[in-house]
Amino acid sequence: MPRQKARVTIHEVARRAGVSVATVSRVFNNSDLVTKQTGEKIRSVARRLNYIPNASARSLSMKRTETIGMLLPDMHGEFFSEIIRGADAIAHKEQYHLLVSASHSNKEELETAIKMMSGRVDGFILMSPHLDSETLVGRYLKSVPTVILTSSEARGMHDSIRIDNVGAARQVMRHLISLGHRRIAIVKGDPGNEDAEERLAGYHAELRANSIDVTDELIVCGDFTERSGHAAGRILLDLKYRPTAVFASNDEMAIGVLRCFREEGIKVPQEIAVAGFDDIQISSLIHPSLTSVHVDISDLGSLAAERLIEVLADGTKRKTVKSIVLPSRLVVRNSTLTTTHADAVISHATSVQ
Amino acid sequence: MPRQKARVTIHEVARRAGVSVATVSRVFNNSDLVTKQTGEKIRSVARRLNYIPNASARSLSMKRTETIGMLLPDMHGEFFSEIIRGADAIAHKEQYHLLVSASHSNKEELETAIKMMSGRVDGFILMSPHLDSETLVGRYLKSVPTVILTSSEARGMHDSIRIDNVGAARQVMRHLISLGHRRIAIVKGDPGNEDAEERLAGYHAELRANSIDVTDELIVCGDFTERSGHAAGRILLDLKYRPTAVFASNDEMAIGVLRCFREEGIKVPQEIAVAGFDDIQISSLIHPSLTSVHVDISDLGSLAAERLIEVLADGTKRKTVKSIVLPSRLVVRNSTLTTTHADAVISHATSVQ
DNA sequence: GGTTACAATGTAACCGGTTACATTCTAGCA
DNA sequence: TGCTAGAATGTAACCGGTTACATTGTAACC
Repeated sequence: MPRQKARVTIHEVARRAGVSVATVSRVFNNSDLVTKQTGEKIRSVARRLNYIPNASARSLSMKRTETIGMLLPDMHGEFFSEIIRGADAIAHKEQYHLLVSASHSNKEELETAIKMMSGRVDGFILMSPHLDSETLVGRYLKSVPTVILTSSEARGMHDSIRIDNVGAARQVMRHLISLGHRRIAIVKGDPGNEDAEERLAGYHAELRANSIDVTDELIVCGDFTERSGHAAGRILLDLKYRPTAVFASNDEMAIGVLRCFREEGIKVPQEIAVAGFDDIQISSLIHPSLTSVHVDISDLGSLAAERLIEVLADGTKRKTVKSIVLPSRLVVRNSTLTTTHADAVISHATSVQ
Repeated sequence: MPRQKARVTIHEVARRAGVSVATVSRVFNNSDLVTKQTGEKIRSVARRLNYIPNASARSLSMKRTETIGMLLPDMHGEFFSEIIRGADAIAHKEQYHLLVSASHSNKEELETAIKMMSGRVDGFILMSPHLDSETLVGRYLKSVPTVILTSSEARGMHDSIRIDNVGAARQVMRHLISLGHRRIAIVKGDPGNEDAEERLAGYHAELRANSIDVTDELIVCGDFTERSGHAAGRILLDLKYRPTAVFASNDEMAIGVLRCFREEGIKVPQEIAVAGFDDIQISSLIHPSLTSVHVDISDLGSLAAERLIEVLADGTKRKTVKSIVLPSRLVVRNSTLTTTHADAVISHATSVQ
């Protein structure tokens, strides 16, 4: 019975090549203190033995793992995969790895995930509403480079990459109002989610700025899934006075709303206009194409990775917390404006503080 | 200037608690050889110091990383995120981590990625057409538990999770032929990609079975992106004798074809029917909804993770290579059949060998 | 009381690398 | 030829855990 073949170590290579482990190590770290000849010899032996250095041992003695821990609240849909893609691209370029973990819906799970990653990663990219600074993990994070994505209670303590939710939401509303809409519904996201809160705040702010009263029945709750958008659409259609426009806090929900309206034979945008947020790929392909706020989601990931690696490289634990606000722009399509053929794009002011 | 706070180690905890490191280690590994009282004491000290065990050290001495390496050819689109989601769910459940790496388009990059993960993971989930068994990495992989996704030259040497591409493609073709189509085009994927090859083989086989001649001009090449599908659509429309149906080897390309046809005012399915493969989420939402082969993509990831963890748990290096074939089913929608209102589903035989 | 058995804890080797420092070798020069 | 600087290589400590084995403590039994 063949048993686990012991992995070949640096000692084995050194022995076979007739040198010390230090020299082998030097060769594999491209040190220039090794004779060309010795180097060749060692490389050839290593190749013959299929030697590949052990990363755990390396991490341990170097106190660097060259790995970034990435914690996401979920993994469904394009939004998250784009974030991962963006981060992976940068990580790859900078010779870092990505340790990904999703599916931690609650605080305890998040903390377990962070604990399990401790010592396995050099820093974190963290996207989660649940993040309390006074838990063990919260305190732990203070001593580890961390970049927060979008928003969270913990913003302010760490670097962060965010979207100007309020500004962009106001822009959507301004667009709808400019089309003559006054009875505008919003499908908001789960309470506790700051992106959701901020988009709702933008909704309120723009209505107020235009002296339009807020009507409670026009505010319905979703949870960022297509299904919840569909349900929200149902609720809105059942109202005595239907809205003439719906602003869904993300595209998935907007697509749910559209599906509901299509099932019920409601014409979009003639009877009710619909707008979303995120501009995921599908949004430009569906019929009617969806007006949305375009955010380059993969940038969210790549900027986070870039910033994190920057902090990691610069060992001097600087205390300056940097918050990068992602550019976004309103993309007007057929779900709000039937006449436009080519997509109209309205840029939105962007900034980096 | 505050310098890097040295992470607190097991020795520190032991010292402060007045015990040896062995005892502390035992507490954190839930050994039952420690007095309840001592255990309490140690836990309290550890909590006070924010002690979290170092995973690299742990991996090194235990020779287990509790991490799965996942190598994907790309990261664009829903397909890959679903795979990751499926794998993450299982990994999480079984207390494993997921080290993800994409963006290795060529063989060299793939090898670098694998090398970099060596010692960092207990096993691999690998999806890549480029995989030669005679390179250093190829030989290396033989000694590390590995599960291959979908297909690859290396299939046969390792466990694998695959889709019955040939069977499912034949089913699509059978469906189109049963609708009376005889002039059926295929948009195939890149040569070298086995999924692409197999779907093409299914196309050929079913035509042959129905005594329909193969026409070269009806076979156009794409690369699994929406853009390439659009281009393929263009080419097909420019033919002197247009096809009456198009089978795109994946949904992204099918969506590209649809977009092209819409731009050109071609009615689908009246003038040309279109079918895809994968049944990604968008496919049921677009207009017209897309006939496709439904595969539960996240299962691809979760089955791979399950199988890998199973192999890892069972140390006895068994030589039985297991190949799991994923169930799939044809979902008929409006892009081929205008009359169906409710989705028709035709199940496809499934098997596990 | 003196063994004995077993439970609780400690000691130190080991996992596989990196690297400061020590040692050896070589060439250049007086 | 002898001396010296610097290049090439070796030695061994260290990274932070785990764990086999040694040691100590305690209760039970004769």
